[in-house]
Amino acid sequence: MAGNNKLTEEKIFEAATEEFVDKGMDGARMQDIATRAGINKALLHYYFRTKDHLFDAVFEMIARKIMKRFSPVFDENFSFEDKIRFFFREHISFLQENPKLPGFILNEINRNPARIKKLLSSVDFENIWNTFYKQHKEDLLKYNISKETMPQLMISIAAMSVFPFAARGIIEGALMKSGIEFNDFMEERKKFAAEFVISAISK
Amino acid sequence: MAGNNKLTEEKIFEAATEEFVDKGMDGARMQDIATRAGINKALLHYYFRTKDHLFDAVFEMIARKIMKRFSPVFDENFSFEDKIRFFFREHISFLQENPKLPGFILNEINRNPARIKKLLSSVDFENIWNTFYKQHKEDLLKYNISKETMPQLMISIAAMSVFPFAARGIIEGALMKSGIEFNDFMEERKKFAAEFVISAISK
DNA sequence: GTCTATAGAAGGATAGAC
DNA sequence: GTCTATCCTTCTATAGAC
Repeated sequence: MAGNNKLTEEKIFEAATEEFVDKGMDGARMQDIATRAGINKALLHYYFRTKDHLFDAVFEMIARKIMKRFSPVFDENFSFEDKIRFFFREHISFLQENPKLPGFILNEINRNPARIKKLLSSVDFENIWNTFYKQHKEDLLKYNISKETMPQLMISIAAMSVFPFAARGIIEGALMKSGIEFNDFMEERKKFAAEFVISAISK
Repeated sequence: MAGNNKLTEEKIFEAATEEFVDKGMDGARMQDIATRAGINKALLHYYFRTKDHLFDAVFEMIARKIMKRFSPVFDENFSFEDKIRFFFREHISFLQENPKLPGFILNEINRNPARIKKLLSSVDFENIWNTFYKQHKEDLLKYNISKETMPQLMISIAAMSVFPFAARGIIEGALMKSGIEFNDFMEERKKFAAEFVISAISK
């Protein structure tokens, strides 16, 4: 059947995505992917040849998905401050939908830098920063932010939203003792982080 | 020989620490640990019975080492602002000496929350925050920081120093395109992060 | 395209000599 | 305490029937 083909491949792909994100490349098992997909091991190899191929396909899809979702940040016609608010709202919302992604991505990059490097080489960070810098030159001047401190600022912003998810295992335990739910904490964080950063750069 | 005993066990332990931090629990190989230690596989099991035992011993040692190093932050007689400066200087220096620790710890906690939970249960975060809060009540009042926003603030501080190491694989690539070395970036960050946070809370 | 069966390699763990 | 040899399980990957 023509449609069936596509269906099976997709089922495998989705099952593999779950398994890899859950257990990482090293911990993932082909048998478990097959079980999740409701098929047998041999079919995995029929469609994707090796575990490595399957992993690469999954990782590339995830990377593309993230890029696509956040490209709007760089062409929205917001003020600098509103862009910061927009970013934290959107980014934390995205991570609330995909809470395991940070841990997965950070770990796989550390485990196998070579594999990831070719995926990342297509992303021109220098250009992103430059574009961003040019878009908000007046604002940044007002805030005393030089081109040299842009990396420090951008990485601080990323850290504020990504880190709680990456360190969720510790943070959830720490919050619990104060009677705070992780989800409530992250909901509150959308605003806290934005105002924190804006306040930090407003000398 | 009496002293030889201790020596071998230590060699194994150090080799295991390197291997686990490098490759994680799932990726680590008993054979590779034996090779690093310059002995054979059987001896690993003679001293530590199983891979799980060995991993637990290593992880516990690392956890203890970290706690020990940062307990001074909570009893030093600094002002709130100086404590922030002290923390970033000390914490980032520690991570410069142990750059792979963040990725390792975050990943293992995500992979196996149960295993880690008993180690963390001995750490009373609520108490740490309360102590910290009481120590600096006047400062915090001045800064309009309520007890409720303490978790947001503390986790932001941790994020600022830990995240760059956890995401080093991406950040190093991004910085390179701007001609910045990771080590220089982190050296600069000791001061940037401190002033960033202090500025953020000084409304 | 999908399945069962199995090859073949790798890895954790143990037995037993020294 | 330390080594060699080996067991046994797990896992990726393939062969071959349908």
